[in-house]
Amino acid sequence: MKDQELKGHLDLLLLSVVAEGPAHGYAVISRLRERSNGGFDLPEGTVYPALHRLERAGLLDADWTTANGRRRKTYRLTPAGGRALEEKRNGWEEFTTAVRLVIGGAPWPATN
Amino acid sequence: MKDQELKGHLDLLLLSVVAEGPAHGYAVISRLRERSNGGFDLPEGTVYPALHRLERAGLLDADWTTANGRRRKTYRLTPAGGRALEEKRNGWEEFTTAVRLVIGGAPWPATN
DNA sequence: CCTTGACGCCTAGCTAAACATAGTATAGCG
DNA sequence: CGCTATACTATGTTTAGCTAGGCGTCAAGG
Repeated sequence: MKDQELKGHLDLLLLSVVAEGPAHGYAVISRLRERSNGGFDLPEGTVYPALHRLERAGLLDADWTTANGRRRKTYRLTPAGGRALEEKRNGWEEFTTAVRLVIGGAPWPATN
Repeated sequence: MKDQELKGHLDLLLLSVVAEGPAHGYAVISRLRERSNGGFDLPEGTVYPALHRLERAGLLDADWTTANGRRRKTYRLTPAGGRALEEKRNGWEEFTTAVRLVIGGAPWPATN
């Protein structure tokens, strides 16, 4: 997926992944990689700050647990997070629809 | 489309619109608005610098004309621009596929 | 006549957000 | 003991869209 630009869509991905079930940051990264068949292999420096942002925004909440001597911060979707997820999915649909309208209206290079 | 994040996808839209036929900046904005049914109503400060960037990158080239006493800079797709468009369309498909895999895997709020 | 609004172009600077980098720490394997 | 995987954090840097302003033409309305 090269230097894929997912700006503005990362929150949707993170909320979706956490909606699957509570997860800590590292697990979020793994799930994202698995679900997307390797398409999204996001660096920690991208995911952790984003999770903090979502937590501060009240869309996620978290608690600390310890497993195998390793402390983990497990995130859970809040009700507000659920609503936000729904909105972001709608926004995603609108966005992709609009893009398809634009790129679909142009002749395809192969068709020229 | 609110504060829609189209970061990283703007070039695809612009190249698509210019691929429809040569257009000057203002017309690009109008076309984008029309094709997307108002979904994309981009400010000039977004579009003009982006067109300059694409021109510098050799994906578009332009010439000045005058119509009704108004000067316009008309952009045209270069061969490299055509290839770039094709690549970006493929990139878009991969990207949306990956996103769908991720968000499709999560339970929908309405389904919970 | 003169303001308003559509047309048509431009750029300096702000900002948000993804990313790079580096540091901390445990567990387990060779 | 070094290395990798796990797991989190803080502090940059960069990119790219947007804000906000400026310049100029032309037609229509008050």
